[in-house]
Amino acid sequence: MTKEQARREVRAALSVGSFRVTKQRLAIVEELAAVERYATAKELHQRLSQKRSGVGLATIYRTLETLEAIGAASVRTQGRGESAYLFCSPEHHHHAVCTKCGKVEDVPCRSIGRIERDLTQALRFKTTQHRFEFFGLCDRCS
Amino acid sequence: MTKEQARREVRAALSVGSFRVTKQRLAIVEELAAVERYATAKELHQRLSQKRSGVGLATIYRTLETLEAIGAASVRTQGRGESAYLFCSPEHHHHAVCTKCGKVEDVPCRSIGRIERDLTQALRFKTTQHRFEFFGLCDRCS
DNA sequence: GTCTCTGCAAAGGGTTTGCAACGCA
DNA sequence: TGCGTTGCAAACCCTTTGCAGAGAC
Repeated sequence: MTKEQARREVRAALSVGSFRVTKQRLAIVEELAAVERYATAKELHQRLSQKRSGVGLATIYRTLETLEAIGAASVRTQGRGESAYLFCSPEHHHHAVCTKCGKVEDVPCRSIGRIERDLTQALRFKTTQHRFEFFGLCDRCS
Repeated sequence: MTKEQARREVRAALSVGSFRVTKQRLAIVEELAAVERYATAKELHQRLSQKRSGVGLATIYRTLETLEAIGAASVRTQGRGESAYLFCSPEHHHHAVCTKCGKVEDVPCRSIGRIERDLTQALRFKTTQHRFEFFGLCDRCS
């Protein structure tokens, strides 16, 4: 996704709520979209500080929270209680994480029917949601 | 799993490394195995404090870390940066989490062949590991 | 003009660490 | 007896919050 696309997508998503489009939010979104992998608030803060855009750390946290709320970002926790955020589409999908370079690709959700049938029959468990994560090597790293 | 089984399983796992079997560790493991869902360190600390076994919070954190290392516990993060731990077998499997009572059941891993093939072909991504989580209603809650 | 957002610094809270005493093996 | 473990409290560090000024609409 280009920066332009990211910007447009977030503009659209923000305007659904009563959110405002500020230059700080756009800078954060562009940076998050550019890394193509999970990034921490601190990391984004450092990257943005190196450029002209000096966005406060608190603003980054608040923006990431907002992005998550509107479905434009996904969160995970990595060692030492740090949260890492990934820019991604609000559509239902899963992630393929490269264990070498950290790049994350979206995986559309298809055909998990059989697994769900197994679940219902074996455990009598009715699934309403699921989440898959794949780890391995991306095209470039393999 | 009974407390006896949990105790035996952990004894075996600990003795693989140069770990010692202490009454605190056994108390923590029994408690963790008994809850059958994700529990935080603080929660375990409170539960153990109500019984005779007053185990220090730091010890609980250290033990949970050890259990995770030997594959006897799985970790997840829940709101506000808190870690929650689940007692589970070191075999490769997935989890079905009841969204009502929180109970977690193990799901043996079968037949994800097709999804992996899709991944390899569409994204040129070679999976080496995966992790599935299912959310829904368990037998009792549905 | 109004109402949200930002930045700073301080507060908050879960987790880790240092160290002396303890207790498995 | 030796060395890993425990408990306590302090230290850590990521994250959140309060508030006054700035800025989007």
